Amino acid sequence: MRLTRVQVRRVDVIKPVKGRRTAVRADQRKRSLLEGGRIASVLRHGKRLALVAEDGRVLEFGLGMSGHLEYSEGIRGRPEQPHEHLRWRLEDSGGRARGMLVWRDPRRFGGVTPLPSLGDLRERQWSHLGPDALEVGERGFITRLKEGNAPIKARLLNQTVLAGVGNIYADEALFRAGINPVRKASRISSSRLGSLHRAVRAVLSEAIRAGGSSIRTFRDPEGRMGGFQESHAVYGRQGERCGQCRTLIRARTVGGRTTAWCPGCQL
DNA sequence: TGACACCTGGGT
DNA sequence: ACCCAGGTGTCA
Repeated sequence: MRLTRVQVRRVDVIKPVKGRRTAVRADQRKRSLLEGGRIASVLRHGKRLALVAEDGRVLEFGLGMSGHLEYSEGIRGRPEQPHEHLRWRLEDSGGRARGMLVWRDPRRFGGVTPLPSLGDLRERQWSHLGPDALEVGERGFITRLKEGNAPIKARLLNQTVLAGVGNIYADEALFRAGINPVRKASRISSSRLGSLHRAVRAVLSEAIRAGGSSIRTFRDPEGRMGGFQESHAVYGRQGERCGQCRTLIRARTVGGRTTAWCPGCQL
């Protein structure tokens, strides 16, 4: 399958490589968006994706909060929906249409960055990211979180410490591990941070299995919303009683983000 | 280290 | 009609 006929609906979703000021030149744009290329592999690290073409070109996707790729099969065009910023046609080797690939991002907090090679992706674009939250071992997790003296919640959200945990899952993991979000990470015992490591992995994999938490408007290609929000124990439940101890769930700002926790369960 | 900007649509 | 959430880059 080959990516062809890229349509750019909004140029400003194309972002420059980290550290640079200007995005690709207009005359290079379509080529940089992998036009004419075949996908050799798909990578993910934390909240970022990358498509690697057979010829080495790379296209990186920062998902932000609503960015996603939609793939649709079929030779007929795809009805255009709101906020489709980039569209590719997929062709088989005979040049026949086989479907569409679409970058859609209603909130536009995400972005797409073309890179000349995998080396540039790893050394420039992703070099500042911590290890992926689902891949880091317990040792590495504990060591990295303990550095500095920020609240544990802020450490979890910091993508240079650990890549892939966002606000919802940070709150849910801290609840499961019984850790108060404002506690200094450096002062939490390694065994409790070990519980947090297991909680992060459990929360993320359960959420993935359930199809995500979904911002209220998100629907998958079949029109379903993610099912994980029904399992939120604390996130968005401030003012309700904790399902475990009946204490009132509270909320405040930690690390610049709304944070919900149960004062009864999280010490 | 933190506040602010970016953007949209759902909730009020 | 207004407020707010989310992730991350930028500035003080």
